[in-house]
Amino acid sequence: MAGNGRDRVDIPEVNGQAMLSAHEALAVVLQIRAGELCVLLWRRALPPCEGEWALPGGRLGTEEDLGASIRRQLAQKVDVRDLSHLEQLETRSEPGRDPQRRTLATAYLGLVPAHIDPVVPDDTGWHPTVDLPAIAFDHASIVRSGRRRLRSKLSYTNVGFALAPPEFTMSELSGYYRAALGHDVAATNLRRVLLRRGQIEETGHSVPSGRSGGRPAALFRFRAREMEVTDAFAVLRPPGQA
Amino acid sequence: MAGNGRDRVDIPEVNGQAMLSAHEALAVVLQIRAGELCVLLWRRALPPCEGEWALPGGRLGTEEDLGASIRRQLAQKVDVRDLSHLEQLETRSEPGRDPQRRTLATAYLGLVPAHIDPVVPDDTGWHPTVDLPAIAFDHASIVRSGRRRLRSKLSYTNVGFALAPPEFTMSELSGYYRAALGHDVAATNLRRVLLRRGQIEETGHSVPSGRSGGRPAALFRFRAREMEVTDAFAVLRPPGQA
DNA sequence: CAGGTTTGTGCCTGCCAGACAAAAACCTGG
DNA sequence: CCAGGTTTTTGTCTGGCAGGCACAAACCTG
Repeated sequence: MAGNGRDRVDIPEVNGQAMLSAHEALAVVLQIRAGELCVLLWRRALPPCEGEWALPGGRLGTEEDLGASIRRQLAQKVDVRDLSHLEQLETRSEPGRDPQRRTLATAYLGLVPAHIDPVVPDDTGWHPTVDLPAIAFDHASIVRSGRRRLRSKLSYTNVGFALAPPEFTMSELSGYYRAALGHDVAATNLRRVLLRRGQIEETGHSVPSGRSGGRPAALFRFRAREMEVTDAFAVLRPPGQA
Repeated sequence: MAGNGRDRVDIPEVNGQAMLSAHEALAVVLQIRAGELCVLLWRRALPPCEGEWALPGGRLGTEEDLGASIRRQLAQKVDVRDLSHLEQLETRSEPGRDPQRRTLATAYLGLVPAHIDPVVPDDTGWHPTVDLPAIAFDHASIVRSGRRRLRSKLSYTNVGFALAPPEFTMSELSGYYRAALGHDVAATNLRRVLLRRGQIEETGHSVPSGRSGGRPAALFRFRAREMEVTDAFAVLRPPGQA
């Protein structure tokens, strides 16, 4: 416990190489498809876990950071331009998580708006997050972690913009929220909440409402296309801001 | 973009070793000291950045995960049993963040309750987060990131337990909140909010209030010593839970 | 016991979100 | 063209929560 200023040499290291480890970037790419929140999975072609479903991603390159790496690797699965949002999730480091070699993985959360249907390779597909197939490594728990992050952020940020197309009716939007949150969301309340928060605004246009008539729906858009935090839920505000 | 099932081999790698990188765990350890939110910094004894202040931490060992690693390394700075909370913050991976070699760093947020004064080595000290000294690498921005995380979580979780001693008066507690949040927090409101949320409860004891008389203050304690999320701010609740 | 100090309680206001009902706007079929 | 059905929009009501403030309670000192 005495500080001799040379603490770093105390760290166990078998040899110079033993301190090095493989590092990969993974992505939980989520999209609302047919009213369900789906995740992009890739069928592994190489061992370990050959043939099993896994999150897209792979080794970090020598001259890129993790964000650039996952964008590059996702480009092999979906058009990167389709990603409306990307944020770091967490880093998994359990020594046994990859049975073959020590591998650290930094997971990202990526979102694709609902109106896009990206071209994906044959070995890649979308799977509803309720009712996931068997998934390799610890990737299933990473998917749940990503879904949890999305669900919380839908409450206190404007991430909704990343799930919705540029213009949408309130019925459509409440459908996206319902799919992502896993429970009903009343369009009328959602409208008032998001309007008051200044997250969405009317475009002025409207569309005839569906098959069986009904009042035409007004079109809305998100005012920002970057994530912003709603302060409405910053309790314990500074005084004078009740 | 065609899926040939062998995507991983596309990843640039100079040679087998180039894909490997050094990985370290860092910790932003925060504590309220003398009414100020302080961070634990360590004066580096080795290059690069010899003699500069930096976050405590170091290389990941071969058989430990990041959480175990940062706990082990913090044991050289503060008694690990003093840590009331520890959570992963984020992973930094910019290629140039360490001028000497490619190093990834996963930062953790650690908290020490206010009543403890851990023994720290000579090369280690507490610094107010307002008015930080010059700090090596990207560690200054990591400190700000940790402080931001603490501030948000004080609003929608019970992390307060990790800043406060086992028993405290409301005046003391509002002092901790004020120091952490950076603005005044009225003890009377804090009391009502935390009581309603069920985060704190009265112990039944009380202490005579300070030097110049005054009504004796009731003692409170946090009901839980693990982090729990307040649902009071889950907007967009499931229906039937207004 | 009077005055000062600190803590605790009660009340008020304002804001926000969920539920519900009524109005508006449109379509289809007779 | 009108009646009935459908969907969206608007408005109202209610309940909960948080911040501000005033007053009461409890204690100390001189």
